[in-house]
Amino acid sequence: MLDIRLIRESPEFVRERLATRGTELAQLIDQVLEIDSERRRLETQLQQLSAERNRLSKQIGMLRSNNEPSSAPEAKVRAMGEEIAGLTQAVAAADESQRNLLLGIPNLPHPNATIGADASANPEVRTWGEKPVFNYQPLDHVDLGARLGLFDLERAAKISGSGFVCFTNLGARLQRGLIQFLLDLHTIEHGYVEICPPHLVRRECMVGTGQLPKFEEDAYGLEEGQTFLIPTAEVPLTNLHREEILSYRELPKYFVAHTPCFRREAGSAGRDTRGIIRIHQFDKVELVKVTRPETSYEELEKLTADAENVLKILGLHYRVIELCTGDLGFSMSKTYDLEVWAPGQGRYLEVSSCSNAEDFQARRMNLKFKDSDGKNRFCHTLNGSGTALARLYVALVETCQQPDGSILIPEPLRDYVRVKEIR
RNA sequence: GGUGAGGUGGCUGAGUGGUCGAAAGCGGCGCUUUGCUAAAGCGUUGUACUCUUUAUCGGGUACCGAGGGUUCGAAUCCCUCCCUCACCGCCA
Repeated sequence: MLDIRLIRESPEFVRERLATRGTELAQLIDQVLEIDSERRRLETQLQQLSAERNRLSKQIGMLRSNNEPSSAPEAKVRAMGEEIAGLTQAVAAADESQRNLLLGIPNLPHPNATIGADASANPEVRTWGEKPVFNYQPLDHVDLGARLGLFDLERAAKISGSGFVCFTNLGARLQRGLIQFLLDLHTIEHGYVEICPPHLVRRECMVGTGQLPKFEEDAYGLEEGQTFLIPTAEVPLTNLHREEILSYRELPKYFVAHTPCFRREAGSAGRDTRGIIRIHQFDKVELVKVTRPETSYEELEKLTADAENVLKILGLHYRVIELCTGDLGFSMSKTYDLEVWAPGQGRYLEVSSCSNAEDFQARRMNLKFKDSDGKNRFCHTLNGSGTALARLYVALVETCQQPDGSILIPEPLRDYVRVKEIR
């Protein structure tokens, strides 16, 4: 949520920055401003009336305790009642529509962000490693998986529908080993606190991180939309301290969690239909940071490096791209995507998205900290996949395949998978 | 799912219709005293919004789990919901 004061005081600035996202938002800003001034007009009026009523009520109390007649001020207050009730309602209505409008406005892109319309304008920041060379046509994960019995897509479809996977045997163990490896890496080496959060969250948490109210069709809702299956652990982790005032001494906070992620993929039917690249339920190890505003961009670089470290240790070639203004997610000011090379696909797969939401989410969830000068300020929140399992899995088996169709488990994973090869 | 108890400021905890944003204590902050520490005394100490202001200061409104109701007036009375605790039932 943007700060209404910023919009009020610098509407041009806000309009320009939002325009770089490429969607038409200027009109929304006009609407917010209109409601804001109306809201304040009503509120001022209400407050003046309330002050008058309080003054009279106090007088009535004093008159009564002195056994003096109080019917005159009582009549006055009674006469005010209806107007106050009406104004109270009007203010509440204006408040609500202002908030609803604000909840639908995306975050401002970082001032240094590359201006661009879509993903094709995303600049490459760096690459690591090189595409592995095969002297044969590498198999993709679907063929490898079928050959080695790593997962069963047909039976998953039978029990759950299309877009689900059922890992089997060593394929399941590889998945479990990867999870363990990732959690160990981020807790022991990178200093994150491990959290095992609920996978079902209240509606307001989804609003807090920005999935709602705009993108309800992407989420699995239960109990008439009051709770939701999490689309990412970003939701429970970032909301952990919602409606709290932390001490500046506690910041930054680092959280890591492994959870399944549930997504309807409403807008992407027909895309990535083969294999496990885009499915309705996948596992992910997620990193979340809550920081002071002064350090959040520094922390974003560190968080991205922590995610990159996963791919480095596993020896997977990847590139880091920065999302341009038109490709930036709703809640984010700046995002780096990590894309890992998948030889069987012949393309890069997004396995991590590392973002700084600045105070956008904190404002929605009322997450503050008390600074050293005693002032309450909104925290900055960051998150990044560390990493998405299904796609990491794809890149790993496709990269580590051998000519005979077996998979050589990378050295750092062997203690977790307990085999050297899957054949 | 059932029954009972309860949710008040950073914490403990008073307050059962009026002058209560809320006693008292603890904690925090400031000052004084003091060789240091400790202790004591005095003062101060919530959040949001809004008006005024360059800003501070200041004025006002709201907030005693949330929402609604009764009333001239609600922390206090009534209703609904949420949450916590205890016990019972069912179940991993």
